[in-house]
Amino acid sequence: MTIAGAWATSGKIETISPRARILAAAADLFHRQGIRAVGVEAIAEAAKTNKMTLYRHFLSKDELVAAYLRSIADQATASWDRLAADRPGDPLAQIRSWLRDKAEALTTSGERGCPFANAAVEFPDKGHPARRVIEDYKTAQRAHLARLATAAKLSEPDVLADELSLLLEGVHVTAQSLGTQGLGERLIRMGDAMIKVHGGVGSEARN
Amino acid sequence: MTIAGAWATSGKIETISPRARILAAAADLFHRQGIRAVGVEAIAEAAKTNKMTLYRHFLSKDELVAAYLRSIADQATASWDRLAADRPGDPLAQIRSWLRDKAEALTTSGERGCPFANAAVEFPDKGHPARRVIEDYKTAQRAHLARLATAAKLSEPDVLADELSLLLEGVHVTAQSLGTQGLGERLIRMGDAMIKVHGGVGSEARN
DNA sequence: GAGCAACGGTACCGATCGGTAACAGTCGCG
DNA sequence: CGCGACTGTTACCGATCGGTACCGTTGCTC
Repeated sequence: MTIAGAWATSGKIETISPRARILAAAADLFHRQGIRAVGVEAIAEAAKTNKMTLYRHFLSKDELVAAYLRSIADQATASWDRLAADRPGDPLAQIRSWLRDKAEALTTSGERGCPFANAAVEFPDKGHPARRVIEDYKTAQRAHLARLATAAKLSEPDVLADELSLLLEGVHVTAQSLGTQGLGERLIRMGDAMIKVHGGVGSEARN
Repeated sequence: MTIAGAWATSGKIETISPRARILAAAADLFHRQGIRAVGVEAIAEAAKTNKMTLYRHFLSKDELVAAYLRSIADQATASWDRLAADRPGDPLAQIRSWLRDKAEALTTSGERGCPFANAAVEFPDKGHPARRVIEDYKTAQRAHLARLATAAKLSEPDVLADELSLLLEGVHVTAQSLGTQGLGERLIRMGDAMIKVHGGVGSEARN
């Protein structure tokens, strides 16, 4: 069987670059099974390629891990942009929308929490290349939240950003040990309450 | 050099059972470096014994992991008891004391978060022996918090228990990515605020 | 159609993983 | 004393880890 045959069985016509396939396969396996639990061989196989090609695109497994987290960070940035486009000039609505997106993602992501926090657990060494990506992402998310809170003229925007971040992290890690039952609703209720305390009354009957 | 010589260098006189030494060494290494990152050989060496003795006390590494978590759960239970003995008949004070203990432990535990949550990240498989210990612990902690909240006549004790649990988890995971700066104070302030919302006015100038 | 960069396949490397067999002490206890 | 339970040491097992050398094939470009 030739290449055409292989793609026929997979049902995909357009050619996806090996690098993208590897990154996608790594994202899936890392997230579901944990990073250290997944070998590079398994990743290459899931990406319908082999180890050699993987190492032609990534210097090492550690660098692959960093690239995996970077790609998720990019998606998160795009998600913020989409939120801003959907509710232009309404930072408060963007925060509340973000909360609801996170609540919805809880159940769909298979109770495996935040990829960055999980990676931080598996790689405590500050010298690991993934570390920088993790810290940058967490810092950026908190900063974006604070920026929106400031734009929404909420009180103590930095504190609110911290509070919402802590809440989300807590929800993520709890989902991994006790499941997601009722967690989405709790996230929204607590988040809305925090926003309210900081002066964001908000349109309650929205979304 | 004989056994006496070895103990002389370690500075310890009383004999600690190999099992206890292994458990202590495993706790230290697992917590600091992550579970999957630590091999059984390293644990045996840190416990001043060898792999054979380790496997005479634990059926497998997986069981050792479960035993490690169980021993921490026992310490937590003892900690609750101590809290109850310190503030008998005052459940609200016990909750607030617990909060402060957790805040203090943040900085002393080396920014490595909650052992149970970390283990859940590394072992997503529901069939792993550690899983049961993790879920039992998290459930027990939440239940104890709810029991104290009920005894303190706070409103919606279950909700408060959830909120405090989420907050603590969030603080733990945040400590691992962004450090513990100001996290203890934030934990106490947010926790106290949550308690207050549920009717626990509390003696503000305490501890 | 020639040249060339990228990809796939296989076989391999040393190291380390979790786990075990066999044997030599060493201890307390009757 | 002698026995049995526990501990320590060494050497080893098959499997898998991350990573690489080598070669054949493919497809795009000029």
